[in-house]
Amino acid sequence: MTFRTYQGDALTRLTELDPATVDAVITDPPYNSGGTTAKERTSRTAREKYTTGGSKNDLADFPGENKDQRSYGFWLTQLMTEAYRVTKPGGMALIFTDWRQFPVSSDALQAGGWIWRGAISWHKPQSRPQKGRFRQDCEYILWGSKGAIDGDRNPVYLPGLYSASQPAGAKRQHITQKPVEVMRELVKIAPPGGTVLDFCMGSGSTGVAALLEGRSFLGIEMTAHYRDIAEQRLAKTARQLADTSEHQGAAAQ
Amino acid sequence: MTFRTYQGDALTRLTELDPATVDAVITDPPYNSGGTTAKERTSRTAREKYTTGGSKNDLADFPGENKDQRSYGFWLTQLMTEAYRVTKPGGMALIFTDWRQFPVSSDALQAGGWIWRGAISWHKPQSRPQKGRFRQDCEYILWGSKGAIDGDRNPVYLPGLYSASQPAGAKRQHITQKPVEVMRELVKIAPPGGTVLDFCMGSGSTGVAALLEGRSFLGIEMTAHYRDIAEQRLAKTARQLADTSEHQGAAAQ
DNA sequence: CAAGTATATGAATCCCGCT
DNA sequence: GAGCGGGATTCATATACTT
Repeated sequence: MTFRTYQGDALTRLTELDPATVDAVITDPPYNSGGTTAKERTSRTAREKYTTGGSKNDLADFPGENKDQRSYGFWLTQLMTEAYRVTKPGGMALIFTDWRQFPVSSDALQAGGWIWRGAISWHKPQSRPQKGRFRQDCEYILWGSKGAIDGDRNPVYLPGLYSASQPAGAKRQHITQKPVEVMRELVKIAPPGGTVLDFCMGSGSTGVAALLEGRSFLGIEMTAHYRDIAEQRLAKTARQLADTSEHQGAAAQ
Repeated sequence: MTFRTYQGDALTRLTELDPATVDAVITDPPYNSGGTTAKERTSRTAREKYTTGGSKNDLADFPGENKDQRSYGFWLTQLMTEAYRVTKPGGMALIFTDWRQFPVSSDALQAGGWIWRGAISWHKPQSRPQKGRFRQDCEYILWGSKGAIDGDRNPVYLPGLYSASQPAGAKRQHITQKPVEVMRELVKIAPPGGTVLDFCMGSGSTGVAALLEGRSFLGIEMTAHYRDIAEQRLAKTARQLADTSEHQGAAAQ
């Protein structure tokens, strides 16, 4: 399985890709959420919004957390429209979102041409409790298809709920990093040997999961910092897979 | 703890209630989902949509499953507006929805004057797997408040994910009946001794849960059939609670 | 090495004081 | 009076560390 990553603006890089070459688009855009006022949402950086006061980690910030909800919908629609173009007929799209952006994300998915098929819940057991309230302990993954789904092309049966904590400590490279064990399940929506695209790659968990599950990967990331981290993680994963298959080959002889 | 049920149109009955008397509105409106086209959704009855072809159950149909999405949002907004009026400041609203109606339900909640606060996932473990797809095994509960929340008034810490199967067999009295164990957790968002309102009562699971958790209940149901069932379930629950407390009183002497 | 203990933190939210 | 920003709050969980 192969991988390739690009650094740059997601929309620009997407327009350079060939049409109908991707089996599944799986992406986790900046949510532009958090905060009670528009000012709080749009003027603070991701780190200021999403990292607890007093926490000691030293993770790099990420850009793109400056949009109000209308603008977020507009931006995501453009991306999903281009993503639709580069996807094969019958291909899939998965978009991470929190509860606030669930409605606008469903709009963007459908405005981009996709048929909205459902929502997946990702449960985070380690979330913050709050007095007199329900926890915000789920994020959501909206999914859709480019036209009809041929169940026989990729006859998997996937759950609609996953429970896993964010990577912590030294394993954590990004503020909003997704657990690889969840991503490994999600990438199975692309057929084995197929290609997965993530145009908001971050530290590359989607790509690592794709390689581990025998899918190829295309990644786009705006910041050079995270693109470098993703390249390293992907290269390391590819090396480990090559070693394993060599050993298996040797053992089989 | 007391209960009272009304039979009739939800909006009409709501307008007859006194303002600022309810602590939490918890309701499960007919989703008007199911089917990929408007025609499929609005031309079949609830029974035809939500029970498997040829299944032998004998549950009564329910009305209200004839609206397209725009009309559903309009209808729900009117109800949530009236519900807002009858709720105390700082009171809560919980609306069940499926993934399709999640966006329009969030609109109706906010259009009714409520501050949208989050989404709760209800996971149904025994949902149907589908080839080449993710399961649709979660429903959602959108929740909001009438103005600011005073955590000290009801200092509970509630989870944002529940897992439970729909009642089955003889215990099932309504096509879309909710499990009482889930409802018992949800009603805790009203303070002990407070009042819970359900204007789409169905067979009364919300009310049963409210009584079991020491909250009073107001229920509105359109069909006389289900209102009767709810009355019987509520009366039985109240009797059981009275028996238990008598025994406890006798044992204490 | 297993079991028990200590510590850090979360895609958050709100209060309160200041401008 | 509205807007802004700093800092406290809360506990289940993962991890590190100790016994």
